[in-house]
Amino acid sequence: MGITERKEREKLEMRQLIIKGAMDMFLEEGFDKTTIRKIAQRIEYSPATIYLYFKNKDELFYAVHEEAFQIFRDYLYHVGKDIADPMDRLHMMGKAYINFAYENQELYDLMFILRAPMQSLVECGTDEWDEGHKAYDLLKRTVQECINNGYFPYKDVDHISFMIFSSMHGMTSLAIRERWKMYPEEAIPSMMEESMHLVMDMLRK
Amino acid sequence: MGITERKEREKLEMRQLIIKGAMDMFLEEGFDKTTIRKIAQRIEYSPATIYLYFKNKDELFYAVHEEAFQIFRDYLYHVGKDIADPMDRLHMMGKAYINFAYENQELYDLMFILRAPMQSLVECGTDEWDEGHKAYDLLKRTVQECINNGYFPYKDVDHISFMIFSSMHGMTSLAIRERWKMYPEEAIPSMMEESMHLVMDMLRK
DNA sequence: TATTTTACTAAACATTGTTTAGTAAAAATT
DNA sequence: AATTTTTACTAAACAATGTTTAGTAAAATA
Repeated sequence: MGITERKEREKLEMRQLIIKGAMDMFLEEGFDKTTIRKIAQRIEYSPATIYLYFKNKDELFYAVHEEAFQIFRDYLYHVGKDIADPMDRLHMMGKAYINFAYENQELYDLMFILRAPMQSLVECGTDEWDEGHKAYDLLKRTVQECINNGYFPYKDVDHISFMIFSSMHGMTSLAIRERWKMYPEEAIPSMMEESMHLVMDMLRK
Repeated sequence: MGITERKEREKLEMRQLIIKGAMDMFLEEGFDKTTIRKIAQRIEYSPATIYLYFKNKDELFYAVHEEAFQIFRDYLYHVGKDIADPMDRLHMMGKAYINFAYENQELYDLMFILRAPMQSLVECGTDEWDEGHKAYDLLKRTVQECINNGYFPYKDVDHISFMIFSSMHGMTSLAIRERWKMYPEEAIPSMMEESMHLVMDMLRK
């Protein structure tokens, strides 16, 4: 039956249209100012229509958060894929991580700080955060390679990955939420980079 | 003139009453559910009264955030004050930091994650985050002592402090905002503690 | 052609933060 | 002591939000 197929396709396209509208508004104006009403207006539908495609705002923002992760992982993978030495790769990916977070603060916020997407997971009953797992696995695999190549005096891939992720996220999220007022704003990017070097240097034997 | 003095005192007491109401509500129900109306109801005044003592919600939350920092700094200072060796002190303070964040998630969120208090700083024209400076100085002084005692192979007190604060905040804020779904929830506290040990161990020669 | 289903919307609802206009009591002034 | 001014407060309104309800015109099916 061709009609049901077309309808299903249209349903997905409509979902995508809403997600794109939300994402654009998000990038232009940030989370607080991205309202259901304004998204609806931008795509020229009524606010109620959005609720035919998403259970609530959290679920819509979960979908946007998935898109953001796609971009993020592609970027990190692209940066690392041609670097043979795992330590060099880890280093470059760390640099890229900081860079991505600083240049795409709204996206990063949505991915790692805002409650909305995780709230949606809870509401759906699922507790599996697929995007988080995939990104973290990319880190863990690289760390494991470094361990295998004998770069670290430590062997526990989980503790090392946990620590690396934490320090990267700490730096960037403190910057995004404006908690680095102890340093002049211009100094923050270089402080983050130096701090990242410090972590990488400390990790080696 | 005794009347003006009494009035000034009453003004301060009223402010304190509002702050306490907000803090209690905050601790019981979290940020999202702490509304001006409910705070007003709790202290048995009208919502409009709150606006006679605070410019807006951000400013009220800045005041609550100051109280939180008071508690936080007292706790950290108390933990460290009797430990002579700066490295041991740093270690214990790290442990206390994680503990405080995990046991007082709403307060920690207000201090280091929520936009509201920093927003208030911006609106007031000031860009000096007094509470942040004081807490960070406590860390820096301890790090400086460690450097002086030759515990670290690194000398830059700012880079080291930046890195330590980042990794502690990274762990705790990812936990609070539910981004550690790669590990079972029961494992998070021990992962944070182990990760903190790792940082402390790495820092040493 | 008649009926059912689909895709959509206008309007309403309940909650927010915040402002405005007014009032009774307290303080100052005469 | 009487009058005026100031203070401390509030009821009610406003504007913006997420979300739901009741209804409608078009499309699909019978």
